[in-house]
Amino acid sequence: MGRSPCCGDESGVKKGPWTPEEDQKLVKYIQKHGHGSWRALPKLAGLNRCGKSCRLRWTNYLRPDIKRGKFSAEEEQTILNLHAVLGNKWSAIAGHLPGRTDNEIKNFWNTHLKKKLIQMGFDPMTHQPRTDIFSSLSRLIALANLMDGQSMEEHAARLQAEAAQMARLQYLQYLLHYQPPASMATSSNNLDASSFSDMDSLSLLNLTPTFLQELNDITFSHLPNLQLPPLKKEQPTQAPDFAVFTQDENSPSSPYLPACSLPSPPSVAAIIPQPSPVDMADDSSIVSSYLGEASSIWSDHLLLEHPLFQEIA
DNA sequence: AATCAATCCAACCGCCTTATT
DNA sequence: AAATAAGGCGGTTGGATTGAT
Repeated sequence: MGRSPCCGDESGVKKGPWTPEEDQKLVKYIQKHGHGSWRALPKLAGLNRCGKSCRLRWTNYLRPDIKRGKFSAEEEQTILNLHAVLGNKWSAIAGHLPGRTDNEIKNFWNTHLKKKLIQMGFDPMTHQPRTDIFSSLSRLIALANLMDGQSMEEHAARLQAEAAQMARLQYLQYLLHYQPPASMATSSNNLDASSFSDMDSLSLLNLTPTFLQELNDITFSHLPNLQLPPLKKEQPTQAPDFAVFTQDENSPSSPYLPACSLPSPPSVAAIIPQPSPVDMADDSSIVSSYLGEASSIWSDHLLLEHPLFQEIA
């Protein structure tokens, strides 16, 4: 038994662009009564539309908290990086961009960012370097002037590995902070995939035993005496402060910018500072803040400015 | 100025998930 | 547990706008 279509075959229900009068009716009604049941709303508001159409018009266009206008460099950066982790989960991405709708982000992705990545030789879905001949050629041209004897394939592969690792680290930071594994709450010195509460999110990270081991090392070996008070569990209504994905004003607006003479980034473990005893006794967020610091340092390696970007963009 | 092509984006469609009975 | 209703999501479309010739 399939359910009946919401409004598809209802005769006489208006479709297509909304008129200012219809907008006014909808806004007035919702401001006064709230939307309540979307299905019932059109009749009550005196609109010859289906509920779904009203909901869409409200959430994507009429809602008062919608931010209009061009996407900022920071927003673009956030979308790029979240897409690398979440894929086409537009509503999830929109959750990190206050005032932006999933529809708007989706449109922006399809009309701008996707093309930009393709132009730079990256597959927009996997965020991996494209292997087809034409994109390889464009990447070859784009990178030709940047290589100081370094193999281009090595360079691209390393950048990709860094970007992927960054994204995972970033998301782990988020998970640790808001959906911490039970083993952390009990201070037992073992983190494994099964101890995380959000397995779906975790599976997105494609965690390898090596990476988990590394995480374990960071979390416990470096902080052997860390006592973890209960971590806060509530999900933030605002996007978590993703230190990795921020950038200064002068940074280019792509995380995949090739940079010449780039030193190899240090391993995660190597850039985790040794905590002072005071720090250790202090704060339950120490683990995630260390991860954040690691992320920030790493991001410096990825977000280097280069004139090439201007040409590609 | 006219025509065509490319781009943008609001809106729709169909499917999936969740809530309710 | 199953059926149904409603909301939500992602993919796609098509009309409007802009740019190129």
